[in-house]
Amino acid sequence: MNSIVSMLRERGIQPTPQRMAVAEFIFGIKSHLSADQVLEQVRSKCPTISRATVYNTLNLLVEKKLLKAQVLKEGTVVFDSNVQQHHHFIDEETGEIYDIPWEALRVTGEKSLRNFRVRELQVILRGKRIKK
Amino acid sequence: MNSIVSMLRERGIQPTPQRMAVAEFIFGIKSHLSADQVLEQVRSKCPTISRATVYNTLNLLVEKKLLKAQVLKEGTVVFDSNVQQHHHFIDEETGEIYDIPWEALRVTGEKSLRNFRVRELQVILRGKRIKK
DNA sequence: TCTATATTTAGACATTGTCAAACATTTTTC
DNA sequence: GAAAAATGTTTGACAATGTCTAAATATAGA
Ligand SMILES: [Mn+2]
Ligand SMILES: [Mn+2]
Ligand SMILES: [Zn+2]
Ligand SMILES: [Zn+2]
Repeated sequence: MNSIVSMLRERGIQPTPQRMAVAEFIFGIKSHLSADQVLEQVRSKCPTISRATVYNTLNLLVEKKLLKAQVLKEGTVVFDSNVQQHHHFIDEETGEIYDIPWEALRVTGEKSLRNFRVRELQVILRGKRIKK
Repeated sequence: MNSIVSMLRERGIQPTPQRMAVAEFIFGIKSHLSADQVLEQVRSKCPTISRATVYNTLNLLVEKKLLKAQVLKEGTVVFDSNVQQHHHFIDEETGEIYDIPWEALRVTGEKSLRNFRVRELQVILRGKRIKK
């Protein structure tokens, strides 16, 4: 029935009301939000939740590979519900972060970096998003 | 004579003692240091310099294109005296950041991102550096 | 129910970064 | 050249992000 409950249980996470509020919110959006932005939104559903619980829950979801923490903005980590490999474009005027599908770009040459074992990579692009 | 003095003057930066201490230090190293790491080192030459002045000076050097601020670590910007285009490898165990020459990798496909005007890009690789 | 374990919470703390006001220097006026 | 004004620089105080601890609550198992 509730797929988020089973998603959490499969990873051994007890679905408390606070964790459900955070998970339902973060898995229901596509954007890249900071912990405090998540707190602000979740408080409307669950007004008594504490800052520490939001940080704890987000970090737990990252540890269990249901979320990815991305270092894309100055000053704060953002949490990404897209855990597949992909790239990011950052609008330098607005700070908005856009997902770029993995297949849209091709990176070559990393196999010949003899001194580095590469576990993952991504391209970070910066510029201006063109108004449609 | 003093090449850092003229470097600053060429960009219209008054070479105050505090700015000289920061500039001489940051242009004398290659690594990717945070503002507070710079402060700690510069204090040995110039013990009374304030944290705000170090931040101001580093940000001024970024504005004048003598340094580049890079978002590579959680929690802090790092300052890069290598202002040429290049990529970065981050050792996930040590946190150490390594420069990857621009020519070592090739990225293709960004021209076909029709909704984005790309001003710059870099590849960020994570993994383990192999002990030589 | 009773007990052990797990979770939440508020607040203290550490670190990173910004800002308005104090201070210093340069330029203008007389 | 001295005084005043404008401009430039530095700084301590403050804000924002994130972690930690210990006490209170909630949950699960016997
Ligand atoms: Mn974290
Ligand atoms: Mn900055
Ligand atoms: Zn993403
Ligand atoms: Zn670099």
